[in-house]
Amino acid sequence: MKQARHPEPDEITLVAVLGALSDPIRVGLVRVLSDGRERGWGELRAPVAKSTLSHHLRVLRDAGLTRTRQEGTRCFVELRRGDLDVRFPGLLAAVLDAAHNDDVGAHVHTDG
Amino acid sequence: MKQARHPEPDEITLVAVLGALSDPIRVGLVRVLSDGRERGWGELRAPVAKSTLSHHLRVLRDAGLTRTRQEGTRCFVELRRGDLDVRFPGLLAAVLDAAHNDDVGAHVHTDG
DNA sequence: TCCTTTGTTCGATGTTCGTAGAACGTCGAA
DNA sequence: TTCGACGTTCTACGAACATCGAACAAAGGA
Repeated sequence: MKQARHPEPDEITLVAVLGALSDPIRVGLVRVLSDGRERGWGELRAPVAKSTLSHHLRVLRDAGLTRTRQEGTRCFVELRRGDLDVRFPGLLAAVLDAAHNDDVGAHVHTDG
Repeated sequence: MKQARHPEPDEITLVAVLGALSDPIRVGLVRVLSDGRERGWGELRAPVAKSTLSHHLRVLRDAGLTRTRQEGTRCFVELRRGDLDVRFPGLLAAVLDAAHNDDVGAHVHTDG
């Protein structure tokens, strides 16, 4: 569980962000995190295997959408809303709005 | 060159749109079309083979981002901005704005 | 009718992706 | 030190993707 790398704000690319958001599960994860609160990894529930969830969270992290913090043996994930809003104004809001209206990624939720 | 199918507005999905926009060439095509003017197929210039360009235009069409009209032996492509703005308000504007700032898909242009 | 133009489709190739299970590394607790 | 909990990484696999060149189909023009 070595420290994961996060892209700097100016390293975040539009294409990578849109690619990361082109999967229902990842959109669901972003939706869950969209209230700005940090979530524990184990708190996240998605209809995929643990390794697959880890993969999706990695894609989001690599694209610059989320930040993962490690505390002891467990991790906490949060949306990088501030960075994204500076980088791509209005994009996240539009995606979240659309995802809400269409109920995209509704099978992703949290225990907290 | 048979008539291509276009999804109805309510058949357009967020994930498909974001997936279609997760490629620099397709973002470039959308940017070229973003002034609302219709363009001739042969007018579009991208650094890929003809068949590959056809493929990308098909992805955009299938996702509901563009509409293709046929006139005799040639085709004309336009952005479905109205449909998209109704379906996903603010999304296209945010993407175009971000693409402009980062100069995404700049190697796609037009002869017209 | 034959040829040219225009864009699509096909076949092939190499890459990336989503998925899962198994093995692993790390940390805290017993 | 041994154990259990927590995520990551490895490995594998089928599906989807980006790409190209060649073959093709449709519509006009010579």
